[in-house]
Amino acid sequence: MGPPSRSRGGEKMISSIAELIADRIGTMPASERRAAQTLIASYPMIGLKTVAEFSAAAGVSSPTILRFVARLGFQNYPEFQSSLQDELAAQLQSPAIRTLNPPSPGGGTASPMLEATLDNMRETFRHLSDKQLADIAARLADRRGKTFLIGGRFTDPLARYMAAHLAIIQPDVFHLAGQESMWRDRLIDMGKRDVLVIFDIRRYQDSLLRFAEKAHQRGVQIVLFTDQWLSPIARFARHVIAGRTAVPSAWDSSAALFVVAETLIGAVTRQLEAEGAKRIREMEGLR
Amino acid sequence: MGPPSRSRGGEKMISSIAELIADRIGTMPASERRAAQTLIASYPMIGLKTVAEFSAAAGVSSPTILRFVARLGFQNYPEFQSSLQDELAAQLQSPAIRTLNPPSPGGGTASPMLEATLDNMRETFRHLSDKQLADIAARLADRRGKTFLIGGRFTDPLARYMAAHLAIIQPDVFHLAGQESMWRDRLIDMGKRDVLVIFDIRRYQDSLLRFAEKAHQRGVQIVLFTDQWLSPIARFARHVIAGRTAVPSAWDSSAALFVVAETLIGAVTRQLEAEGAKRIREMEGLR
DNA sequence: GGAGCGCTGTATCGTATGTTACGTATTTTG
DNA sequence: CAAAATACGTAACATACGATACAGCGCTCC
Repeated sequence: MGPPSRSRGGEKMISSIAELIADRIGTMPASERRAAQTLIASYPMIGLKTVAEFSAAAGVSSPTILRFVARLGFQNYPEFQSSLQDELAAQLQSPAIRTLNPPSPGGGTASPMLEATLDNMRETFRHLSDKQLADIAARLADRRGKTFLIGGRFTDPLARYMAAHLAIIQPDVFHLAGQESMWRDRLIDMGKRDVLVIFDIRRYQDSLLRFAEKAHQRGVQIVLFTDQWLSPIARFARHVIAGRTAVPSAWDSSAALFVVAETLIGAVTRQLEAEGAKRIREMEGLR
Repeated sequence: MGPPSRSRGGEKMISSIAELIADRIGTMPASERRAAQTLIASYPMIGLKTVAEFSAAAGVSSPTILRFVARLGFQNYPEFQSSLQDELAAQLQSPAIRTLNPPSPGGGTASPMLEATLDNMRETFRHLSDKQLADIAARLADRRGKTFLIGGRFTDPLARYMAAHLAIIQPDVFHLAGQESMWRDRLIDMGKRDVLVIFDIRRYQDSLLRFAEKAHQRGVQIVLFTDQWLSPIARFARHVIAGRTAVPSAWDSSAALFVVAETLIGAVTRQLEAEGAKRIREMEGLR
């Protein structure tokens, strides 16, 4: 149906392919969604390469990539690439109104660490559509299922942080801690209506991958927080959040993912306002 | 003759294909120069299209385009295109000319949550001098004493996050978890040379205050991460980091404190470079 | 002014790339 | 639970693309 002709009269205003994808990613089959996520993660560069490279990066076959671009409304792959190029050209020409973030006025501290972190956040959110966030929030707010959270060596605190908040506004929120063998046993509690939130940035942990695969096989919906190179778990994830992690430090930064987590916490809370408020009041009463 | 390998030792520093062209355009024949000029005119978009389109735009033949890219030192046309793409990708990542997601029409931003968070960070760092950060980092890097970390209900994950990193680059780093009675017993291990890092934002927890007071009495140096209203623990703290927490959400944001923590982790790591690097290598070896 | 050299375009070739058809696996529906 | 529909990948296919050989032309230098 919808051709890529943008900005039609009564329709939604779509001004970039990224938005187009965000708009239709919900209607896509699993493999095409992986293609979409891969493209968004390193937008738009992967789309400028060959179909073979694109498909390899996404871990799907070439025809899937072609079906993906077809679903976006393009007649063929070259037409899709041209569109991406036009978009890029427009971006490069734009006057680059960079009034934001004053370049350290009055000889400010100019901490490169802070600057990099701020950029990471903007970049992370640039690749993250409001719709995608809303979808994930809706999923997390769905009270018919349970919510499990787990993280890797350095990211497990993020899982804890998120769990600490979510557990207050709704029941059935569990943070998976401790040994790998401990999580395993929890698998038996997980089913199709449940959500598993995984934090995994490189160096990606095999234990998490194994766990994610098993959960996926049980039909659990996986929400993955990872870095821009995408943990292999992305293969099993229903939703992928790719945060930027590069900072001038010996370590990678999880700050962008942290902010996304906070944003989601806020969105879920708003969604559960009615029940949530009551719950919170009750809890306060129990102090 | 010069290959496209950039930034060679004794040679001129060439960091982009545009510079490479400017450098060699003088040695080119007429037709190739037209190709060069055409590319520069709409840099780099034309170079991403096919040879045929490029040649048509420049008004020369296809072989001339190929000779042109060959003269720049590329083996073939695809290699030339890849180089352009890499350059573009780097430009898009760098904070140079980034157009934000939707150009925030009418000042209304897409994600007020993100904007508030970014503001919090700038504001937090504005009130935080480099010297203060350096002092704290030096204290944490001092290997004569032990480091303990603890947090409140929502901030304990931050303590964990920091502990996870610090524990790798130096020994004697302990995260205090579990019940209050558990920490108590650790007090006996703490002395004047030790550091206690506490995370406490409102609503401030009495248990933490009591613990901080006792530690203070034993001469422990306290580093306090709190919000702008300052936890009562500030009274006993040697160093206080006041992060902004206000966001349009039902919850307060700990993101600014998180970034300060990451900054400190980076600073401590740099300080312990020598020992740290060795430790990290050893640990990698133990895998 | 003639011979040699370099620059450029035309025409042809091989191949990498996008495309399509089809069979299997998976999910959905009655 | 059966049957239909959808999704996905393998493999064969056609084309369009980059690469190359070659001939014509202009220019320079004896």
